[in-house]
Amino acid sequence: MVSSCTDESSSTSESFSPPTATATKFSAPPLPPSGSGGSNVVLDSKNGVETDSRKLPSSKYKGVVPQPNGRWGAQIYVKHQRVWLGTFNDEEEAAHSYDIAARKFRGRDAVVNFKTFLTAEEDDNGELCFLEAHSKAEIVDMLRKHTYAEELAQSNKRNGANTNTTTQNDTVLRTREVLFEKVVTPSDVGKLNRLVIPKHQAEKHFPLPSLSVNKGVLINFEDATGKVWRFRYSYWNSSQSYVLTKGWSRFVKEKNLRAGDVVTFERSTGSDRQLCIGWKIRSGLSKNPVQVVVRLFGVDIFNVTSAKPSNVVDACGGKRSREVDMFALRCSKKHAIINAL
DNA sequence: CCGTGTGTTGAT
DNA sequence: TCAACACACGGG
Repeated sequence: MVSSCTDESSSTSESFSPPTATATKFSAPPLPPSGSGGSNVVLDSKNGVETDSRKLPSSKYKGVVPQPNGRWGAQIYVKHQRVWLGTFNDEEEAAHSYDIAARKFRGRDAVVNFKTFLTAEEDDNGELCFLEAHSKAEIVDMLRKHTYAEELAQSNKRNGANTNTTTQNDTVLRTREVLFEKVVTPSDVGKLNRLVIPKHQAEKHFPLPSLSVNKGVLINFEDATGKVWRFRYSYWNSSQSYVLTKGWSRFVKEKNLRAGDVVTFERSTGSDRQLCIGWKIRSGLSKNPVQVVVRLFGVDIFNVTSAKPSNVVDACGGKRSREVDMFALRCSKKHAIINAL
C-alpha cells in the first residue's frame, strides 16, 4: 500500500495556532481539589522534609506535563519549539497524544510512551496512512480537540466500506488532466500573498463570472494528498491580472514553494471535475537532470545536479523534504551554521 | 474567575 | 530536546 504519500515523514513548517480554546466539550472533569489555591506547605511524614504542596507532580510519561488544575498537558518539541498538544484529564491520554504526535513528527521510530500500538503491521497500517493523509497541523488540532480517535475511526470505516479497490489507492485511479503550469516567480511566493495566473490561462480555464470580477470568487483545489485548498480568485484592475490571493500564502508555506518551482493546475477527469493543484520543485530546467537544491533557512547551501534522467522531483502533493533542516536542528544558532558553511 | 498554553529557564 | 515553573491571556 504505497499510496500516494512519498515524503518519508512529510511536511515542514506549519502553523499550529489554534485559538486559546478552553477545554472543549468532552466530559467535564470531576476535578480533584488539588492545589489550585493556597501556598500551603506540607510536612512529609517519612523524612520530615518540607514538601511544598504547590509543586506539581511530574508525569512518568514523556511529553506530559502537569497542569495546575490536576489535569495533564501534552507537548512535543519540534525544531526547538514546543508544539502544544492539548490538555487531558488522564495522564495516559496525554501520553497517548504525545505518542501520536511523535509518530507524526518523527516517524515510526519515534520514542513513545506506549510501544504497543506501533508494532502491528496490519492493524497499524490504517493509522499510519491516516497520519500520512493529514498534515501535522491537522493532527495536532485533532489531538487538542480530542477528536483524533473519532476521526481515525471514521477514516477506517470509510476505507473498510470500500472493498472495490485496494485501501487508499483511489489517488491512483483518479486521473487528472493538466490544465496548465506556472513557474512561480519570486513575488508569487513572497510576501504579496498572491499568485498571478497568466492571463491567457486564467481566461481559458478560470473564467470569472462578470459579476464577480471585482469581488472575486473562492475556488477549491485539491492537492495530491486530498487536502482541499481554497483560494480567492479575482482580477486586479490595477495590474490587469488574474490572481489567487486569500489562502495562497498558506499553500506556499505548507508546500514550502520557492521561486522557480512549478505549480500545476489540473482538473479531475472524473464526474466531479474537481480542480486540483500540484507542485514540483523547479521545472525541468533542461530536460532531465534532477536538481537537488539544499536549502537552509531559505539560503541555498549547495546545488547538486545529478546525471540521473528521472525528471523533475515531484512532490506528490506532499511536502518538500527537509534533510537540511534535520541537520540544522542539531545546531542552535542559525547564523553559526550558515557561517560555518 | 479559572484554566490553558505560552514564556522562559536550566538540565540532559 | 525536554520538563519545571510562573503567569498572561482569553473565555465564560
